[in-house]
Amino acid sequence: MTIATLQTIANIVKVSRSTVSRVLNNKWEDFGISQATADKIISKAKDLHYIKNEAALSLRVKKTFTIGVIVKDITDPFYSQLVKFVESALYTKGYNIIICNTGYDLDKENGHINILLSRWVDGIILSPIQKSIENISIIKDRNVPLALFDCKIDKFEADYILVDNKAGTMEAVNHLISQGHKKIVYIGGNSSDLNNRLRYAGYKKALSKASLSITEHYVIHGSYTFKHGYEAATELLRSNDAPTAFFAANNRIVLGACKGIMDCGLQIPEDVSIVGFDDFETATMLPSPLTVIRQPLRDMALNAVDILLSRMDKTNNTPCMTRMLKTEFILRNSTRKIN
Amino acid sequence: MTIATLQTIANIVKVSRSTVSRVLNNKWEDFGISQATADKIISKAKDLHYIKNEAALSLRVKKTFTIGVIVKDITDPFYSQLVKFVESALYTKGYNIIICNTGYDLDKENGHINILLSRWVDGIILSPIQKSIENISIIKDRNVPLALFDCKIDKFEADYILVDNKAGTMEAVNHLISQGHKKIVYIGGNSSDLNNRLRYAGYKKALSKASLSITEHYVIHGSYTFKHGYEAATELLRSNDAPTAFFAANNRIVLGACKGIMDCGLQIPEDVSIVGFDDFETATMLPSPLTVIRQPLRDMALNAVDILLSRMDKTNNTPCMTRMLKTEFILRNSTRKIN
DNA sequence: ATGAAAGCGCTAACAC
DNA sequence: GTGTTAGCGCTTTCAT
Repeated sequence: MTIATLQTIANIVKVSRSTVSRVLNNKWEDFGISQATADKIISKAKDLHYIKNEAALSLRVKKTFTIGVIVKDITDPFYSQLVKFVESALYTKGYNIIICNTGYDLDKENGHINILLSRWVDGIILSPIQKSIENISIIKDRNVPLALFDCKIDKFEADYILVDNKAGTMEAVNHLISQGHKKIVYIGGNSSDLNNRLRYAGYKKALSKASLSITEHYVIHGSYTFKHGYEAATELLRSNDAPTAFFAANNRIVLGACKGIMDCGLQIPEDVSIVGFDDFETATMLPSPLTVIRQPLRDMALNAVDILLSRMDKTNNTPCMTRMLKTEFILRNSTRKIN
Repeated sequence: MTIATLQTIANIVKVSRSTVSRVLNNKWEDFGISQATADKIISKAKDLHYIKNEAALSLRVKKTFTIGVIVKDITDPFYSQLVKFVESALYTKGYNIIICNTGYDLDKENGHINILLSRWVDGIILSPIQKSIENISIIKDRNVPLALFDCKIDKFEADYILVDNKAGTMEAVNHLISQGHKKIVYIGGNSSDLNNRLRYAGYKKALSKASLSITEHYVIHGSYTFKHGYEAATELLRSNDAPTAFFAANNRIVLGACKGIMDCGLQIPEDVSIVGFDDFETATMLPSPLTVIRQPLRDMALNAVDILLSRMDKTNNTPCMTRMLKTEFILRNSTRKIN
């Protein structure tokens, strides 16, 4: 079976390519093409299983209806949910997404940026690992709409979608404080990571507002991993100055910490309280469902799509903006009042 | 900044498009193009941040270096891991993936198939919800390489990548039996789902081999959801003929069942044993790490990529084949010997 | 050692 | 009411 093009149909129906194109794009009324011709064309197109060649279209109209999405780890529920929302929002607008997984590899991130540009994507949603503008400004140079996600890059003006990490963390820690906790641990990600720094700032602020001092060994930066959460929790709980509560800076850390707590023979929330950053399915499924700070993933996705779509209108010259979204405090059952 | 094409560079260096193309594709030695010209072209291309237009290339060479991947739910760890492996394998081969999430919506699945075809993807990896060949045979008609995943479609000859559901389940149930369990529950997915039927067949076979009879109310088909697992477990455990062990047919069911067991005030594995189908990160993070049947996701992904790549060679006429991969029994700590 | 020309499939400006 | 033509950016055959 050979693949049908406009020309194939044109030849059979004995009209020109243009006529076929007009009919198949539902523009035939505007051009006053006769019902009869239109019908013939439409039915032939069906017979031949005609499907438009989008590559040819792209070349012609300089638009690919494709958005590139670069994430750090698609298996992280944070990103997979995000991708789901982005995909779904774009699908309704007629766009597809090319997904790029960097696995926290800078070279791969840069490779992907180049590939996406060579594919002339209509926009890029990027959750970058790189901190410098060096490799990223090429996107701007090419005038490709860009939504930066979950991460601020120094001195790089762009449209950002962020979450109020500091306020969110404060809310979490305030909650623990209000329950009488004073020995509250901060288990964080990489100490150079901006999100981590902001979350830590929220932690500090909450403590200081409550006139609690920062205990140095209660602050453990490290990495956003299960392992780090586990080790931090077990070490502290086995020390001779065990805390009563934990704040864990992301979804993996919190799981590790929970496991660590249980492995120390302690129960949540009876013996130890914990609040995590990020909401995710498993959080609800643990023996004691976790109280968490939820990032508004759906909103973040819709905002990113929205920005991209509006920037595609080249007459749109509104300055870049940062959209800072509020987190949500989800009270479940992993904390307890103490005295 | 206006975007550079081959012509732009050709004009500046005062050579033809062809020469530029040859140089930029590293074919200039084959054509004996002078070092000097080549150098000039290469350096100009850099200056102008030239990036090849893949849409034009696709149109010309009838190849898009794009693979479409259609999954049911990208937030399911099963699929997100799969996508990760597929993406990574294809990245090294110079391919990108367009990800399509159907959300178990048949119309969306068909929509996506059409879109992928119109984009002339070089191959499709599909985990279909549809059971009939009606909408899917169009892929074959167009000669687009197809790898079907996790699912067999009646009377549709294609390259399948499957897992030995029956043997895997048998292994799980055998393990429970060997520990002395006789009251073993099967919590399954949709009863019309083929995978579910095969897993159930494995369950039956294991029991009958051990000369245990099937207890009707110990078999609960339903859906692959947390809710179903939870409800099935709690109902049975509160009945007056409570089981001692569970087999849960996928990752979500098993989490639901675990939660149900705990909410009944019982402990895993002390009071109740459980084995699940699917391995996933959270399985290791539960209070008692779950013993599971792991699907070889990486292998499945590599096989899918492999099939696609080999089918792209149009001279390859080897008949379609089904690759049935073995599952792996992962012993952790969610079962216990009883007497 | 390099160029000219054709053509991939499509749309749109212009023609009649 | 419909056709002609040009051109998007690229590769490739055939010339020279």
